[in-house]
Amino acid sequence: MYYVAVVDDFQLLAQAMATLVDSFKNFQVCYTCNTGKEIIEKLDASLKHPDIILMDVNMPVLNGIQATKHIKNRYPNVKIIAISVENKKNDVLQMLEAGAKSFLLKNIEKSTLEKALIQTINKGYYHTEHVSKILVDALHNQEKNKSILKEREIEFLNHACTDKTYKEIAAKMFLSPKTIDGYRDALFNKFNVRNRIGLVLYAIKNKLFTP
Amino acid sequence: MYYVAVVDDFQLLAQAMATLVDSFKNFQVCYTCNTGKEIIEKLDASLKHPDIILMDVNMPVLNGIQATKHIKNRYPNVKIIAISVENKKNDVLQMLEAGAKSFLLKNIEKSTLEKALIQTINKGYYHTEHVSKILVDALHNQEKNKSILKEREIEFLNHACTDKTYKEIAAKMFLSPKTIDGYRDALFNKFNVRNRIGLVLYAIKNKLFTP
DNA sequence: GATTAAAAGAGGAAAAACCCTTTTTTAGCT
DNA sequence: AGCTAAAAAAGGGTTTTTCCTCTTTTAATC
Repeated sequence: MYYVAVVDDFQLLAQAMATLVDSFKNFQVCYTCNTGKEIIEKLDASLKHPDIILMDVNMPVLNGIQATKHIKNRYPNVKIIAISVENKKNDVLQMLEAGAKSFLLKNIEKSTLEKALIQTINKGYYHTEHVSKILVDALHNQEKNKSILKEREIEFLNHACTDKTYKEIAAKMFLSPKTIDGYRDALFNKFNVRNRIGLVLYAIKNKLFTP
Repeated sequence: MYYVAVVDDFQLLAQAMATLVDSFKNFQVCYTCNTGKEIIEKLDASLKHPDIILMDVNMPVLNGIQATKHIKNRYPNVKIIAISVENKKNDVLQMLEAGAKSFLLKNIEKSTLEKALIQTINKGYYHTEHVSKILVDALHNQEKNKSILKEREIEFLNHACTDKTYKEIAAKMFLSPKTIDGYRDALFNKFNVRNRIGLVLYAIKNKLFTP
């Protein structure tokens, strides 16, 4: 019997997933949490750990990426399956880099979830075609170091994909407009675009931002 | 006892909602579907219809908006509660215009869902503050008649959705940059946006341009 | 041919965006 | 404490965008 923990801020979904996992042969849910902070506290508090954690990527307080890094660092044997609503390229890459073994989209079917659990136990990973494609793309662009953006760059990018002026973005991010200039130039460089329209279109095309 | 149908492409969530609804006094789920097409087929096939349909907005095959229009047309007595992950202004408006009685965000709590069901039966609608605000805004902008674009405006819009400068667009369209200024201002006005980023995002959201 | 509405274009000014280089601040490390 | 790299900020100049108002051109109509 393998033990599974479910971490998702969307309570209804966390419970639904837990029920589903319990219905699988050889798998049982030991607990569910609603934030990254919570799962870390749970792990720290007990000696027995789950074999697999089903971890949502987008959560308040401590998100899936940060939580995964932390857990992988302290409990390397616990396998983590990342779950996300949106298939944003950056989320996938960051999550896998943080140490997640598998990446699932949230609108999975029952059988897919079971397959992912079994294969994560046996082979150590489970990837859908879509995730594989992202990985290949990322490798291809590796030398340009385009793929992985820093926390603050992502934050800026999301602001840039609105009608805000740079001055307004600076205020939102509590930074000087001159610093924003820097972020913009860095992304122009990484994405090889020449103005903000190009930036926005690149972000949308590469699923870094969803309108 | 009121009967409820749940329509959501995300099977797990559909089931979870169904379980939740079944736990409410006076409410019972008659069936769940995974696409708009499916619910319509179900309705057409039987003589007894649910009192309320919990309808996801974003679904493949036939989305919530299209399905709602269709159902409202053929079965005007069936009340529809729209459910969406994102609170996009356009989704809200289109869904309500299509005939949905209520609009909920997906990360609702148990009690909110029950309240929405009860109030939809009794008062005929249920709106959160957020949705009300969107409605008021929309009414305010109604007279501006944004809808119909001219040939040349569409052509300009497509150029505007690239990284070209206005000067370059002018050259492509064999017009003076000053004329381009005019097209831009006209669209800013029609779409009620304040800069080119807003224009591009509006175009993409409203499927006037596909990246 | 005169009338009229729409399309095209002009002038000018202020704001925002872009593009360099250079300096200061912050944070991690031995 | 001192070193170092990254992040933040500044300086300063050019270009582009935005926002007015106003004029000319075009094309269709009576």
